[in-house]
Amino acid sequence: MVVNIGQLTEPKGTSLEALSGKIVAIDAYNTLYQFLSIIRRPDGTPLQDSAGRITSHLSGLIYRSTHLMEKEVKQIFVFDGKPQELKAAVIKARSDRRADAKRRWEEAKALHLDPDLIFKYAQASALIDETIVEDAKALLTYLGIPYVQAKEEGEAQAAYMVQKGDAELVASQDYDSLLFGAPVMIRNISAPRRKAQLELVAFTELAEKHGITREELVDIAILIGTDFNSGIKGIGVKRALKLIKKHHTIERLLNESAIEIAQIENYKLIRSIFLQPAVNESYEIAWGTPDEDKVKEFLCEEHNFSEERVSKILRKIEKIEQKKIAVTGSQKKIEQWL
DNA sequence: TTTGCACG
DNA sequence: CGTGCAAAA
Repeated sequence: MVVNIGQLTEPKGTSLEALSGKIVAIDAYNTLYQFLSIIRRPDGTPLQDSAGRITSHLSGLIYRSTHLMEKEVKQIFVFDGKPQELKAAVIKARSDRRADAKRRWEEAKALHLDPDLIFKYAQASALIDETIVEDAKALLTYLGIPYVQAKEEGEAQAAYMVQKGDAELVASQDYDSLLFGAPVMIRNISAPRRKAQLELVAFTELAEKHGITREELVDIAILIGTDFNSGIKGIGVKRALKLIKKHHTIERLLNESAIEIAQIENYKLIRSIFLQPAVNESYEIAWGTPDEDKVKEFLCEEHNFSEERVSKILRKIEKIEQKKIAVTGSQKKIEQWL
């Protein structure tokens, strides 16, 4: 899904250059899922090492992260914690959908159906398991990029970190972080060669455009449907916006209109999940120096990446590090004169 | 300099 | 997805 409030946003085009020096809290699951679903061979098979372990996410992560490092974007990856109990239905539905897609993928392959269709089913069967998360965390550690473990929802944790001033924006393809209170978020954080434009969404712009508060936005989301409820049949963004602008809260909407309370299950609880999310408050963020030997060992020896490719990446990393040293060096010189 | 394509 | 290389413009 996740929450379909994208239509309410007024995204502004931006660039990686504009993010230079900024600290970005990146939705790790969102990112890994993208890599896992997209980085595949033409028949839909993900990239794998000689032991058959999936490496698509490692390829995506190493290239994107070093690219962002080069642009001096400071990354913090935020991983989901334990899911809300209310999310069980969505988790089950996604798991069923994946299983179904996997079956269709095998079928379509055996029948030599349209390659695009085969690829589509393969993509829909992408799954993030524990190994994938652990491998991603290991690579981030070797690259000196910090990550934070969320208590529950990653987007809630990322939003909290921006509110606290530990990061400046949330990066995700989903808009949930706005509901969790992120003041600014970006979408499509990818290399400039891709045509999708980097979008910056500021909560205040959305709020001013529609004349609504965050509380009202959350109620709108609940009417449409979230990961925690299925929403009301026949109500989409437009109607939900109109209804909440008129009645302001779900309570008043229920009193003043014909909508049955039974149709909005658990809305008070869901509201509190968005407005007072459980977060991990005791995280530490520190950027370290990349450990080139570890990166090489992990990617080449453990996961059979080509030495040539990895060496090229390491050379890029070295260049970035040298540039950093040069900058701090000249800063010290300036300090001496002051 | 931009665009398309194959590769991992 | 991000990259390198080749072709096109």
